[in-house]
Amino acid sequence: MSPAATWRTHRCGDLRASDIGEKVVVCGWVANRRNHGGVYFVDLRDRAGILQLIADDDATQEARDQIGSLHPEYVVQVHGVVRPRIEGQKNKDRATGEVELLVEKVSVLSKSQRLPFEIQDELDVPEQLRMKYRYLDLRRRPMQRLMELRSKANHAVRCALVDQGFTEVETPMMTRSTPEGARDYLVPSRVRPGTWYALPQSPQVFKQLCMVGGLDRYFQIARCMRDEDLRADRQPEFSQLDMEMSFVTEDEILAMVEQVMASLYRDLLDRELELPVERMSYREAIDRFASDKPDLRIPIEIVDLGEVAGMIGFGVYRSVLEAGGWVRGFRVPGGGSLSRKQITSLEQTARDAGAGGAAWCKVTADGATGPLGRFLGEQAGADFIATLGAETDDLILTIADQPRRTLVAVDAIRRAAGEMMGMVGEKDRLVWITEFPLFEQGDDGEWAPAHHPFTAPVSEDLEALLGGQKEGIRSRAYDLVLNGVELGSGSIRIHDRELQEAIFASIGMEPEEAQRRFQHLLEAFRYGAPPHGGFAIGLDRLYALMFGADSIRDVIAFPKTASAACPLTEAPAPVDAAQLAELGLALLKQPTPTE
RNA sequence: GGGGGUGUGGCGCAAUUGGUUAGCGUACCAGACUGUCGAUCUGGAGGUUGCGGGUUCGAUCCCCGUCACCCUCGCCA
Repeated sequence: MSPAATWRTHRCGDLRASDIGEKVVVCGWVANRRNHGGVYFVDLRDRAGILQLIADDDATQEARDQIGSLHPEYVVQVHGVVRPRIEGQKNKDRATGEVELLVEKVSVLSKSQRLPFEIQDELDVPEQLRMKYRYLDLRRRPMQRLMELRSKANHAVRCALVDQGFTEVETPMMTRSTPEGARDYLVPSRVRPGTWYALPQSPQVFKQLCMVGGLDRYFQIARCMRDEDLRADRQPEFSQLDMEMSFVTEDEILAMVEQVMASLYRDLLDRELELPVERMSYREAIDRFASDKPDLRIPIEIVDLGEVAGMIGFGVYRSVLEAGGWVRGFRVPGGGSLSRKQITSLEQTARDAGAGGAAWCKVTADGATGPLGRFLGEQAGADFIATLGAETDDLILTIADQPRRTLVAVDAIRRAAGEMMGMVGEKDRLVWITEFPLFEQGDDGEWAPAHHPFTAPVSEDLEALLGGQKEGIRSRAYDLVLNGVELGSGSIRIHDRELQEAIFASIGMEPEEAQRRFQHLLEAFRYGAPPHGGFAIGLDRLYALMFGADSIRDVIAFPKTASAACPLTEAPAPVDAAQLAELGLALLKQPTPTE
C-alpha cells in the first residue's frame, strides 16, 4: 500500500450534523457490520467514537463490494460524503447518530484474524486473556477512558507541583540494594561480575540527596519495584507520586499534598475538596477507631470498656482483664434490627481476625438480650451500657482479648457492622493520621523502626528516646487515608548526622553496619543537609479509586498477574546460557516448564 | 510459604447416581434479505473436558499429584 498524502481528514467519532455535505476521509477499525442485501452498514471505530458507514443504492457497485468484504477489526481508510440519516433512523445513543458516511472508496490498511474476545464495553472473559491480548483490551472504550484519565491525572499533578516551584527529577532505576524493607529485584552487573544493582523500592535516599543538593522542592512520578507476594491492590511494579521539600514543617507538607489532591479532584472529578483535611493523631485513631487507617464514612466509634467490663460478672471479661488484656466495643445504632444470622457472621468476622469471638447484646425496652444480656441487669450493667452510650434498639458488640488482637478484631467488626447496616456514607472521607510511633514491637518482642530509619522523632520525645525508651516514642510521620485505604505516607526526616547515628544505635545497628548500608546518605549529611521532609502517594491505588476501576490492574496499561508474570510477553522467562555466562552466573535451579 | 475458589469449542455456560455421537448461547464463516445500529433468517465449521497418573467394563463426573489464574493470611521498613 503506497503512503497516502493524508491518512484522514476527521476522526470517526467527531463527525456531526454540521459536517453534512463534507467529503471526508476517516480511518478506523471495523466494529460491526450489518447487511440488508442491497444496503450495507459498517460501524467504524476510532478513539473518538463510532461512525456508521453506509453503502446503498447511492453508492457505486465497487464501493458496495468493498464494504461487503470487510471483517471484524480490519483497519480501513474510507473516503466518503457525510450525509444526514433519514428521518426515524437517527441514533440518539451515539454522538455521531445524526449522520452517516456514504462510502465512495474503502482501502483495507490491515486485516485481522478472528479475535480471542469481542471488542465491546461490557466484557466477561478471564482477566488473564485480557492481559495476554492487552492491545485488544485497550481498544475497548472503558479501557481507553481509564488510560486517558490516568494521563490527565498525571498531567494535573505535574501542573500543580510545577506551579508550586517543584522540580521534577528522574532518579536511577539501577541503584544499590538496601537490606531493609521489601525484597529487591536485582540486576546483575556484566562489568563487575558478582555485583548487582537493585531496582528501587522507592526513590527515598535519592530524594533526600536532592534536598542536600539544594533543589529545595523535588517531585517525581516514580516507578517502584518490590519483590513481594501480590494482592488485589498491589503490583510488583507500581507508580508513586514522590515529593520532598526543604525548610518545611509538617503543616506545609500536608498543605502541599492537600493542594495536589484538590487539583486532582477538581480536574478529574470536577469536585471541590473540602480543605483542610481532618487530622487525627495515631493515638486518637487507635482509641476511636481501632485502626491507623480508619474509614470515617462509618459513624461508629470504639469505646474502652476496661473500667466497666470487669464489674458485670462476665467471666471472659474478668479473665482477659486480669491477664492484662483489653475489652473494647461499640454500639451499632439501630443494630437491634440485625438478625441472628447476621450477628453470627459478625462473630465469625471477629474469629477470622484472630479473636476468640465477639460478645454482644441487643438493648431493648425490657433490658438487654443476647449472650451479654443476663450480665447487664444490675447497676454495673447500667454503667456498662451508659459507657457505650447505647440506647434502645441498639446492638452492642465487644471484643475481649490481648491488646493487639482486640484492636484487629474490633476494627474488623466495626467495618463489617457498618457495611451491614448500610452506614457507609457516599461522601469521600480523607483524614491525616499523624504522630505514628517511631518504633513498633515485632512478634519476637524486638523493637524496630515502624517507618524507615530516617524518620525524625517528635522533639518532646527526643530526650526519652536518647535515654533508651522505645515504647510510645512518637515520630513526625503521617499517612493520608481515604475511606479506610492508605493512599500514602511521609515524614519529616532526620537531617542531623548525630541524631541519625543515635537512631541507628537505638535500633541495635552497629555504627559500622550503618556506615556500610547508608554510607552515601550519612556522608551527604556531613556537607550541610537542610531540614527536610516529604511524602509519597501510591498512584495506582488512588487512580483506581478515583476512576471507579474494578481493580488497580485496570488503570495500568500492561499489568502483571498475582505471580508477577506478564501474560503478554511471558516475562519472566529463561535467558540463553551465553547471556548468563557473560554475567558470570550459573543456575542452581532450572526453571520449571509450565503446563 | 499457608488457606480457599476456578479450570469443558474463541468466549459465557450445561451435561441425571460414573453410562448413547459432550449439548446450549454467543462470536466466527457462508448464503438470503434495501434502513440496520445487540439486525434478522437458514446453513456450516469449531472439543487432547488445564496437564499427568490412578480406580473402573466405562471418567467431564471419583481419588492422588501438578500447572495456571483469582481471592486471602504471612509478607510488603
